[in-house]
Amino acid sequence: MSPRVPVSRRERPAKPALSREGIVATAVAVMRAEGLEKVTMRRLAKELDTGPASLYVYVAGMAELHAAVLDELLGEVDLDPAGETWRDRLAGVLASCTGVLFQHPALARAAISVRPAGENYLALVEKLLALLKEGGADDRQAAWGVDLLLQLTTASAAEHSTRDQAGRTEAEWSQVTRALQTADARTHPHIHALAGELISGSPQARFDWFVDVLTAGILH
Amino acid sequence: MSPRVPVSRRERPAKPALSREGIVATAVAVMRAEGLEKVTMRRLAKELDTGPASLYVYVAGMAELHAAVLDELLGEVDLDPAGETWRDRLAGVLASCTGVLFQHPALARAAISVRPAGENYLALVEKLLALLKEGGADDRQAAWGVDLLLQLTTASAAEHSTRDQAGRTEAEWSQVTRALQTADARTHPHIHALAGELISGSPQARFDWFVDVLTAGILH
DNA sequence: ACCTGAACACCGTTCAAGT
DNA sequence: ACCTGAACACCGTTCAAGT
Repeated sequence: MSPRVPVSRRERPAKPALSREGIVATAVAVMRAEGLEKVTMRRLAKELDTGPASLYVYVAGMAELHAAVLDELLGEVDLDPAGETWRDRLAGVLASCTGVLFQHPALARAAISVRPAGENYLALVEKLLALLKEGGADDRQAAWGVDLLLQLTTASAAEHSTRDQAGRTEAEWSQVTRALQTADARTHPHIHALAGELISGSPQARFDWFVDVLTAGILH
Repeated sequence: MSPRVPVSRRERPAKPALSREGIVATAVAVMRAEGLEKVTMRRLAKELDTGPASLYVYVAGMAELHAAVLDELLGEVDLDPAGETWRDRLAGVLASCTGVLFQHPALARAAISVRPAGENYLALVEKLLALLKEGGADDRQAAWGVDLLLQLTTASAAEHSTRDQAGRTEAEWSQVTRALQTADARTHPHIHALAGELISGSPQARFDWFVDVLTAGILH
């Protein structure tokens, strides 16, 4: 009545064996297609034709999976951009970094509390250290400077995350700008006076300025 | 059979009328007691003795509620710390800011993509603008500098968010440090050479250094 | 020994139906 | 007109029970 499925039946769909790599690859694919918020254990399990519990054999949990996805994406960062000076090349690497993260802002938000430990992350750190060293930074300036630069890069990408995707977030944004622009001149004189500059500049322009400020500051 | 509840019955529990303020206050209380992750619409509704749908009459959604809670907490920031120079006082304000955010790291993470628009946030921005102006910054340096400083403050607090609370996150952290410490000297010479500095310093020490770098950089 | 179905304990948000 | 019960469409993680 319920005969065993013949081997030939099992051969065709060729359900691939589960593996950490396969799970991460599926996660990346789903993220590219529908965004990080669709990358859930249950969705991944469905995609891989199994139950959510099975995934826990290969990944420790959601946080570790996010870290793995992030490291995968860092592979897209251009570590050798054109540029005469070390400063130009540093700016180029970071710009490439924001380019990747701006495309997946939800991942940038996750990246703030989850440092990846993969190959691509290490390669990025190595490159940034080399560039700061080339610029004359001492050991501490280089090491802590990389931390500072990456923290700011991630934060900048994450900040504009909700901006783009959600619909009414534009209204929410103009709520802040309106608060700044309509600030009382008596109680908030500086906000009133600098309202223009407070909302000026594209995200990219601001980020470029940030990087300039940081490189100048890191080397005293 | 089902007679109306007499007035005397209704008087004692004195179920307070719903209001935006009451909801935010309850949210703050629950966060202080059990952390932001327990601040859910359903939990708040239970706390206020109603259904979750009722909350949507007063708040637009979870994001807006987070922003309101954050603004409430920013009221605890010390805007007039002791300090001889504007630089000391700026460092003091930001230290007070991280103090508040480090106590509620989950909120710091939320704060990255949700700018509040409340009174306390405006007061903080006003103060930071005033201090940078006092230090001789021009309009753009002051305005964008405040953005930079707040972005870094939030990111720093958020970064160490998972560190403290979760149990096994310490293991996760040492996973990154191990990756840095055991990096191959041939493929990652700079990481290998600077391994010590890459993991040196307390979060507080690093943050202080960050603020120094930023203030120096903002003023060229 | 390895894998996983089903359950546990939740979510945010919406909307039809009540008062 | 105002409010909300119940439903919709999901979550991450665990563990007992199967193969």
